[in-house]
Amino acid sequence: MFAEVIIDQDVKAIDKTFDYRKPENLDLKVGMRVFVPFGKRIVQGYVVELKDKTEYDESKVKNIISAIEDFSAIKGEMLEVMRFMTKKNHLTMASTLRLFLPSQMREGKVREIFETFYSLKEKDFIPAKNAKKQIEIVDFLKEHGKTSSSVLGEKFGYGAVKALYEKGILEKDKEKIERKPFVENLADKKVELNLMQKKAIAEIGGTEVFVLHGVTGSGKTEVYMHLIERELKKGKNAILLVPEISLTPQIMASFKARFGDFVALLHSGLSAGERFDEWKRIFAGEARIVIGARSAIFAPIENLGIIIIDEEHEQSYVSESNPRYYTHDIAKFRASFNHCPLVLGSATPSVESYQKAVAGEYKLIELPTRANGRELPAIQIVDMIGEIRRGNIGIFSAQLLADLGQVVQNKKQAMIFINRRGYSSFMRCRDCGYIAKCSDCDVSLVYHREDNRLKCHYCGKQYKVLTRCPNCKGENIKYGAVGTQQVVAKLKELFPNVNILRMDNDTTSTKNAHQKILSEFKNSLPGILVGTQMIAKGHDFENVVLVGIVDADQSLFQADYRSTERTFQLITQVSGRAGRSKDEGKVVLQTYVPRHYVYKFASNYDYKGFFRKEANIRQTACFPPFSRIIRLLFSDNNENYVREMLKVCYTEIEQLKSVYGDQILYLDAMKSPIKRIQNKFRYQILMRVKLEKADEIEEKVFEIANKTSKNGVFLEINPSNMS
DNA sequence: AGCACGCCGACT
DNA sequence: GTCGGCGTGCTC
Repeated sequence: MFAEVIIDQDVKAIDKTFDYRKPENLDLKVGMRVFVPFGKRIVQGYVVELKDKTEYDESKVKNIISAIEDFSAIKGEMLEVMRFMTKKNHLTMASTLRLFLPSQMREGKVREIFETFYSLKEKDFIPAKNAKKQIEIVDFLKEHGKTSSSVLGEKFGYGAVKALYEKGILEKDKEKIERKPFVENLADKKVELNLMQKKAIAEIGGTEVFVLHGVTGSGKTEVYMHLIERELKKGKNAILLVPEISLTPQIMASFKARFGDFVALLHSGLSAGERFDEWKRIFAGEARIVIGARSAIFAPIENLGIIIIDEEHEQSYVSESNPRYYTHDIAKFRASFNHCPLVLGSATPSVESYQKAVAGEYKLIELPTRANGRELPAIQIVDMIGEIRRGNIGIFSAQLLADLGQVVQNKKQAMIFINRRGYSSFMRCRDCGYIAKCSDCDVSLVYHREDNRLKCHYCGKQYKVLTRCPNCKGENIKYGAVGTQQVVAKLKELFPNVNILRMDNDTTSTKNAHQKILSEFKNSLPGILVGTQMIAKGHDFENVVLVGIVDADQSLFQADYRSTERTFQLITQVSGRAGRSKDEGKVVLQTYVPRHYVYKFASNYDYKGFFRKEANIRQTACFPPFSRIIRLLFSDNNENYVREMLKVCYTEIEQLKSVYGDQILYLDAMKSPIKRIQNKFRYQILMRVKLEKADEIEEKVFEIANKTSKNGVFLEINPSNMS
């Protein structure tokens, strides 16, 4: 008997199977991890196939040394997922398989923890009358049965416990205990479903993909719970994915309250040991609902009845570092493998997903009303150009200042949202609001300090820095973003007696900083919380009656075709922070381009209107989801070598034009926006292709890249963060 | 990845 | 004459 083994090393050169002979006495199964001799070394590998014959020279076939575990760590379904991913995302098999196992398992330093338990051996024993503690212990054990040493010790003192054990009254044994992540205990609140929710639940089923479009507060979570409960009753299991940031203690607690130990949680807050224990509970079938961030899609759970991706539009579902993958793809694959539905839930679905719903590929389900019947807070758009004309060149508009004053007076709370992404900034005319854009691409140009130029991140075209506005001829052209520090300083000046807190990457670097800031804010009346994206999600403070968005345009003029979509999502999300309680909330949105369509639709909470407009623009300009962007990134320490790779590759890709003609909408080679990272020079080839032959072209491009340069090339699809 | 083989430069 | 530089190739 022979076995095909994948060597557990993430290298392209050995990204294939190797045949080994199965020792007679070894009970080998597909999916098992094994030790094998490889060259002069012994390495770990994964058995992916058993067979009677080998094509390889039999005299050279070596024996498997041993199995690492006596079970298949990689289950059959996950082997299929691996095959799917390596094909779709051009990943090595080893790097893909590694995603499926908790890291400690691979590092081999799995430590199981044991605890000592005591139980009563001599039931009739009556301790000496003066040994009060011993009597208490015996009584306690009679009532509660087996109890851990730590509990008894804490309660009655370790001395008494030890004395009883030495007298032979108590029996000692060790039990393996599982590290369970701490979750607050919460009483389960069953909510009566409204008609729309009931309808949604009834419609979801079969093997389709559903886009669940529910406005903020429409009760999506309750729908998820019902869907999952229904599957559990059928004996099936479920995966619920949420973005890491919204994996809040509240969400975890409410699922635990409803489903108890059936729930396994996988999130970044877990220690390695906790993660491993949760993984084992899932693997063994003890946990039947997996709730976790992106990587939880790889949980070893079988017999899935439903997969749900909450906040499906979130960028965090795209893995941007190696191995690169798109969570939706894998979820879709697993759903179809299990013949179960996939639900993509969001208040602001991605244009890509919603387009598929419109096209009939996915099924659309809507929850158009809020579960509590309350109105969404009004969004007031403030024209900052008008402010400048009126002589106000500060960060805050007169309107926002007046509203802030009101909040302070009423001892309420406000949140100020600073829209800051990345370090790039665009050039804007402070007089008329003109933004420098690329003449070819219709995306904003990015200012590059190092060579004092404006660049388009899509086509690489460069422009001289503007000194005079081409639109109004004004000379008041500025670049740069407003920072949180700046805003906090200004607010402290304006409201010296108000507690003003700041939450951003700088202030939340220590472990519990997050929680500290939030709980301090909770107790500050009046209080103002200033922050970045971080404050946009999940935190419900009932005293927040005002949300200020200082510079909404920041995300709008990113050099990214998705920037408008992201701005819409952000405004909707941030607005949800205001008016969570009985008090009516309000949102003040400051912008230099008040007439931009995104603000019109966002302030009316008109997702559909926005989608139609946005989809139309993308279709006209041939951007995804109506085309596919392929990016090849080359990087190496040697700049000449990179340029050479790029040139060879480009020349060959250019030949594709003769085959695919107008299927290729755009093709060019250039320096990467950030041309050197960690001393590696970065160049890129960008292309945009029609969807029709996109798969085919992508495959060809990948082949070319692979052939011309063994390493140092990355292929990315529809990149959103082009650095 | 690791490890060997192999073919050219400056040292005991 | 040898030690060692890292280019190339192979691992069932």
